[in-house]
Parts: sequence; structure tokens; C-alpha cells
Amino acid sequence: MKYFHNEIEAKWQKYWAENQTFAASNTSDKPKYYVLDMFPYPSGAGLHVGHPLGYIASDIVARFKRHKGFNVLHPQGYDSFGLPAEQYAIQTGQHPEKTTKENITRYREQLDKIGFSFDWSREVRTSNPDYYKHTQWIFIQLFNSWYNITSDKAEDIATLIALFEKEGNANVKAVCDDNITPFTAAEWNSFSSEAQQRILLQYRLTYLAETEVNWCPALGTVLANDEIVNGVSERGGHPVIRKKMTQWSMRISAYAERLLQGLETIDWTESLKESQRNWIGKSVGASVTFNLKNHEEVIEVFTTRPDTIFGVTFMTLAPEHELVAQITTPEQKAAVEAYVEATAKRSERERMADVKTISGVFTGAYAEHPFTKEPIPVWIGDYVLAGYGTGAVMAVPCGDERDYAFANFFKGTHGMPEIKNIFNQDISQEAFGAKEGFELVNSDFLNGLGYKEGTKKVIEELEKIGAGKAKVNYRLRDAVFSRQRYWGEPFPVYYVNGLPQMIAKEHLPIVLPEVEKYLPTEDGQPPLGNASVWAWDSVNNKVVENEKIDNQTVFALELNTMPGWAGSSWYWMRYMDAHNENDFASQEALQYWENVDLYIGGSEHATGHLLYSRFWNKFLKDRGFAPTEEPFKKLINQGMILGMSAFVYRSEDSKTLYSKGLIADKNVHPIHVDLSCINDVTNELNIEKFKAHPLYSDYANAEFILEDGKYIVGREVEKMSKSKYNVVNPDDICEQYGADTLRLYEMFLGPLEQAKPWNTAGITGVSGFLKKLWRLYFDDNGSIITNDEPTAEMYKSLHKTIKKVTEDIENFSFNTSVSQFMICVNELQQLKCRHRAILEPLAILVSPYAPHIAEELWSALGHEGSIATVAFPIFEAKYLVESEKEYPVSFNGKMRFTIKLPLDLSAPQIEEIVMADERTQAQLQGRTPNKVIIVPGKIINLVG
RNA sequence: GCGGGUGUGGUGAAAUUGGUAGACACGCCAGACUUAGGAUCUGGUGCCUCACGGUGUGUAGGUUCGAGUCCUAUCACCCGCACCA
Repeated sequence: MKYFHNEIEAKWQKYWAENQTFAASNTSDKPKYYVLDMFPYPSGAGLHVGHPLGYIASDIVARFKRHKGFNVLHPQGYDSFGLPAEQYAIQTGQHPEKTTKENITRYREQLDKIGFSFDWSREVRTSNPDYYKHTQWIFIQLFNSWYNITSDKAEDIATLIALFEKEGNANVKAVCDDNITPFTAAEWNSFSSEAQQRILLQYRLTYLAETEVNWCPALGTVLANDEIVNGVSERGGHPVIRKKMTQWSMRISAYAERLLQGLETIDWTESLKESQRNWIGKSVGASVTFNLKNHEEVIEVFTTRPDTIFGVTFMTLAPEHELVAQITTPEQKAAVEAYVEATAKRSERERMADVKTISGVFTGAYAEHPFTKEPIPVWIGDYVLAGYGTGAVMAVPCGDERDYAFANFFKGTHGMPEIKNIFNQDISQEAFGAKEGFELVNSDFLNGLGYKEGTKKVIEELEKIGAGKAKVNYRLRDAVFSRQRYWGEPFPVYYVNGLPQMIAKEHLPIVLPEVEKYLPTEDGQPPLGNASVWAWDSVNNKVVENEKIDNQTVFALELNTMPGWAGSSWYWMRYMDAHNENDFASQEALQYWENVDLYIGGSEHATGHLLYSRFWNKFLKDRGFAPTEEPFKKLINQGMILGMSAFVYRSEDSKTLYSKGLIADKNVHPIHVDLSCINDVTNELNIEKFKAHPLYSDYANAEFILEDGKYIVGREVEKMSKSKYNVVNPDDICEQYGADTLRLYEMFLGPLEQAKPWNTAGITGVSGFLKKLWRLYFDDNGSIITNDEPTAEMYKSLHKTIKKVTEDIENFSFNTSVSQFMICVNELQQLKCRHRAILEPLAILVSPYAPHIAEELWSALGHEGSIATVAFPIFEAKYLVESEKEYPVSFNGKMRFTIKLPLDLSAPQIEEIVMADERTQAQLQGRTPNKVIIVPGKIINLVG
């Protein structure tokens, strides 16, 4: 019998689907194990071989854990709201829902061909109203919550209202907007309902506020900080400018410390944790208040070096700082206004591009040093960022290189004093920025102290005079949650007198309305402004036509939609109970599955999805909806699979194409060639195919200059992309070599976490392995399995493999497992193994990696049903020690020499001692080991 | 600049607590077979050398009986953050 992978794979994929083999139960006596992949955005391009890499790894773990007796939850779904579908809709007028559904169908076909053990009965799609109904509900919960610093968690807004009614806001410690006016209980109770609502909005975990946002004119929407890379939009690379707009924001800053602390409790890579730490950007220091001369207002600064306070010679405000206009003197007004205007005009990117150019203007105003009472000139400069700290710094040029550069640049001009040195160090060439190796001088009561003691002392003194206190500052900003897009979750919000009102849970979902076009309206409203049925009838509780708006009972609905990360910030919980209509998941399901044991996905989500998900999870935990503090216990980032682009080289006039070996001295231009036109193994161009290919019709009559009678193409490693014609489609690989070969090869390619190029040429190795495996079970006439007792050698080969594969899966090093399978099959082939006692466990062992062939082997062994739930074999240690081989042995834990051991370790015995070297021999003279400690498969210790 | 990571054959890569470096696979070389293939099987393949032998894990040191692995310095590359006070 020959191995026909196409037949076998189709047959078993059908079997699994029909028998619901991988459907997980929410009630089981088995221990639970939750393996999750980051769900894909279904793009129009379909899957290439890079996409399934992580899915294959997680599928191996899922299948392995089922064999090990776990109740495994291994779901899959689609992150189906997103920009590309909308951009396509704008161009073609097709409803994004239609293209999204088509893309999902295509994705599903491709995924099914690879033989994943997903429980598709739990599939989720973020763009389904059944799903986003709960996203809307979570939004409402955030709206109805505030962060209580005293209890260090989010609480129902009702507890805040109760506090206000009882004692006003004086004793309330909350994460909230700055500059909240104090009020008493009596005042609160006398406020109008509208005034109360405005105050509460300043405390809610999602709030509506006019904030400075990243506006992307080309995309016509705002973007979150993590959606901007190097000053341009992550999608499309369009410029981004700062703009003030009224937007929904998420008060993620409330969770900064917990997001940071939580990292210590989870098993993620250090680099990923470090990215999140960077993004949260905690710094410990002090806030210091400087009084202004001739003004009521004060300037508050944040500094990490309060110990250097006696080195302050000037202050710098960000050009956007709110006090700039007030404090500028008439003489400086023109210069300051010109500078502020010039800065505002520059885009984020321009400002980032020339960080070396020093610029700034003196405001003419003076602050007062809190201790010396000396006047300190106040400058503005764009090296101070409005968005960090308070947007103002106390400049200590002797201790900070930026202040040093600024002071030197404006040295001798009006308002720039001499640099004052407060360190017993030389600062004639550069600032002394280190936190150690100095003593403070010229610093009054701080003289003689270093960073640590100085900081402690100065904070005490600042507190005494009421001019400052210790402070921890975070770089993490609240996340803007509104998008001026169509294809996203609508907010369950309508407006009464400009104040947002939530729609009650029983009326959800608020379904995305139909619109005529997906672009912003003519007066600049988001696309939902084009909908004619988009108003809230608060009496009948339903969405009605806009023309009915009377602001009495029918009100305007929110026109923005939620960002792409809304739906992905809680989806792993939906899988636990995917068909629950009332709640996002039942408490029973949540308590049973708890959180994700293993999460596999790309590292590009480090500061987006993975941070927002942790935030929402912590919030839902606080409010009693989620069972655990962290959503993802262990996380692995699979590396990217890169493409091997192929090139032909054309002459200047395009009339001649040179083979790769002939281009060295010629002026040629490389052109990407579609991989279908080349032989992947020999890198030879199929000239006929190339000429016939529609892409290359320009070269149909070109002359081909060959080497050794062949045209050899150049190869280069690049990101896989349609435009580079280097995309390898998994369907083609499955068709030609089989899904099992694809799975094995993707794992064999190298360590999971590493980026690596795809090269189809190497696939013959694993393809050959599967053929050899098959031939252990079948010859031309059918099954050849016997019930004879295997030899010790056969057991040894099997048990070594069991041990290795078990360890590998637990360490996520799948590539070496594949190697071990190959070794095992080669050994069994040489030993002419036909024995059931060997071949049966081997089939189970290989089934997580190559599930289709394993099922077929299982049938050949005479079993009914699927192999997928059979118990994984346990190895017997006695076969793991090899005979006739020298083993390194440690003596008293230090000296090592070598012995030979017999095969059977039931009666361990030293056959011979082989000394490692003369020196060791000398040390051991006269001593004989009297005890052998044997750890199967490990190094052997001798005590004596 | 700060933080994290990686350097091993022609290639992808193995190497458990420090213990025969290069498993396994691709490629290459030689051979067998054959209905001549991108098939299958056998043997070989780090580098230098006809060989004996020498040498070898980015570079330079160190610890150790013994270092790819530990320590110090240094170089190169990749990723994240970056005028963050």
C-alpha cells in the first residue's frame, strides 16, 4: 500500500468534523488546559505559510495535552473589524461585512486543510452583533466604574456617588482628571443632575474629554499611541498631527502600577515584558512647585533628580504649556508667539527627526527657587514635551545633558544665567549625569550627600515648606477609544444636552447601521453621520430615523466607533462560553477555564493588544466578572517566516536578461520573479513559463543569456508579500506534499521563536520521513504488523523518542522532536521492526505532529475511532542507558571519569573505569567508588 | 543613549547540571538500481593536509582536569523604547 496523503488527509479531516472530535466540554473531571492562538484578521490575501506556524505549534501542544489526559480548550475565531475591509469598501462600495465573510470562508478552507484540532463550535467573530453586544456591555461597565486608589481597584460608580453625598470629594482618592474642583456633600447635593454628571465624567474609567489626539488626515481618524510608528501611522505610513478633539478615552493609566507588577507573575519572554515596562515607563522622583514672581499661578515640575535642586538655573516649559500665554512679558510676547506657532506647525515626525537642533525662547517671566528664593528665568523650548510629566522641567544644566546643551546654546543671552556646578566633579566639557560617584556641593543642607540620601533629604524639606512631594510618574497615557470609522463596534451611547447616556443592557446590541457611503460626511462627521436610521428613541428603546430627533424623547447616537482593539481585548473569555446570549460568559465557565495557559502569537502586539487585554482583564476582575488577575499565563512569540524572493536581471533597455552568475560586471536591474516560474531546488528559471506569464509579457521577446545552458535566478530573503511575488501558499504545499509534511516541516525549520526564511527545497527531508514511517506499518500488500516481542534495541529507540518528544513539547522546542522522529524511524527500519508493542506507541507519539497519518496507522493497528484521545505512552527508564558506550561520571560531585555500563540497569554494575586524563587518575589513586547513583537518561553520579 | 536578544560547517540548525562540538535535515561528492526522476537505496562530507597530524563555536583574555556553555573586555547584527526631565 502506498502513502497517498491527499486521500488520507481529506478522509480524516471529514471524520474529525463529523464526529466533533475536538469539541471541548465545560464540565469535566480532567484538569483543564487552555491553548490559544492570536485570532487572525481575515485579510483578502489569504494565508501564506508564515501564518500557520504558531497555529501548528499550539495544535501540537493541544493534541499532546489531550493525550496526556487534559480537558483542552483550543478555539479559533476572527478579529473581523478593521481598516483594510473598510478601505476596500470605500474603493469599491462593497459592504465590509460581505468582503469580511468571503475572506473568512477562504481562511477557514485554508485552515481546515492543515488539520488543526480547533473546537470550531466556539468560533467567535468580533464583527458579529452577537459578539459585539458584549463588547458594548463591557464599555458600559467601564463607564459605570471609577478607580479607587484607597482600595486599589475599580469600583461601581454608585460607591463614588455615595461618598460624594456623604462627604463631598475632599477625601476621595481616585484616578481621575486633573484640576477637579473640590466640593462638599452639601454642594454636591445641591448640584443639578447635569452638573453632577459632568463631575462624574471626570472620574469614570472611560470618559469623554477634549484631549489632544493623534489625528491622521489621510485615514480621516484618530490613532492610539501604539498605532503610530516613528511618527507615522502604522497602517499606510501616513503623517500624523496633534489635534484637540472630544473623544472617548480609556483610563488605562489607573492600572499602570498593576500592569507593571503583574509582569512579575507571568511567564512571558523578557523582551516582551521589557517592551511593556518601557511603554508604561515608570519613573520615581518628586514633584516640585515653583512660585512665579508677580503671578498667582505656580509651575509644577516632575523630576527624577530632586537632589539637584540647588543646581537649577532656569526652567523650561513645553510650548503648549497652558501658562505660556499668561506669564510672557510684553517685551517677549512677539518672540514667544512666533515660536509657539512655529512649533505647532511642525509635525510629530519633523520634531522627532531633528532632536539635535536646539531652539527656545525666554518668556521674560521669573519663578522663585523654593529654598534660595533666587529668581529663575522661565523659558519655553520644544525639547520639553507637553505630554510627559507636567510639561515643565526645572533645568539643571550641570546634571542633565539637554539642559546643559540648552544653557550653552543661549549662554550670554538675556535671561540665561551661568551654569552652576553642584557636583564635586568637572563639568567644563559635559554635564555630570550619573546617579553615583559624586558628592553634592553648593547645595546648602544637601552638601556632602549623594543621590539617594540627597533625594530623601530634599523631599523631607520640600514637604516641610509645602513645595513638593515624592512622586511616581508614568509615561503610559490614557488610550483614545474613538475612531472616525464605519467598520467597528458602535458605542451604546446617545446624547442628552451634550451628555453621554448609556443604553441599558437589555437593548443591546446596538447594531451598526447601513450607510450610503463609508467616507466622512461633507461637514466632517464620521461615516455613521451618513446613516439615516441612527437616532435613539428612549421611550421605545430602539434605533429610529434621524429625522425623528427632537431632543425630548429621541436623541442623537454617538457617531464614532470603537477601535480595532476593543473586540480583541476580551475574546479569550468568550470562547469559554461562546453561545451565551445574556452574559459575555457564564461565571461557571469562567471559573472553570480561568485563563489562558498558553498563548501563541506575534510580538507586534506587545504594546497594543497584549497591554489592553491585561487592562480589561484586570478591570473585569475588579468588578467581579473575570476570575483571574492576568489573562495569559504563558506567552510565546512565534518568529516570522520570511520569503525567498527570486530575481532575474534585465539590462538597461530590457532586451536582455542575464543569468545570475553573469551580472558582476554589468549594469543590470533585478526584477522580482514569481516563484511559479522557477525551480525552487536548482534556482533555474523556467523560461517558457516566464515568457507566458502575464506579468512578464514585456520580456517575451527578450534574449536570455544563460550559464551552463541554464538561466539561474538570484535569491534574497525578504518579508513575504504579494508585491514581491515570494508568497508560498500552504494549500499548494498540502496538495503536493501533504498537511502532515507541512506541519512537520514548519516545525523542523528551526526554533519557533526565531525569524527564518521559507525554503521549499528542504521539505523533501520530512516528506521522506513520513514515507519511511508509513513503510514501517505497510508493504505493498497492506499491514505488516506482528505481535512478536520486540528486542531491547527496539524498546530503547522508542523510549528514547518518547522521552525526547515529551521534553521537547514541554520546552516548546519542536524542531528537535522532528529530528528525533527521523532517528527513531531510521533505527526501527534497520532493526526491521514490525512489532505492535513498538509501532502502537510510536503512532500515538507522532500524532500531535502528523495527525492524519497517525490516524491511518491507528486504523492499520486494528483500532476503531480516532487516535486523538488515546493516552500518551510512558517510557520505561531501563531502556534509556546504552551499552558499549562510555559515560562521563562525576565523583564526589567534582572529579569526572568515564565508565562503561551494561544495558540492563536493574542490576547496575561498573564494567570498566576509563580514566579521563592523567591528572584525574592521580587524584583518584587509591580510591574506589563504592556506590553508583543512576538517573536514567541523565549523567550518573558516583559516591565513594 | 537606555533596555532585551543573537553570533557554531556551503545552508537550516543540535549539543540536558561545564564532559566525544556539528545530532537531524538540506546541499554537495561517489556508487547502486532503474520505465532517466525534483524517484529510491548505500557510502562520504567542519577546515588545513596525499597522509601522519593539526586546527576549530564572532574577537581577546580569565576560571577549570575539562568551556559553544561560566566570568571580564570587545566587535557585529537583530528587536523594543528614545529630547521621558
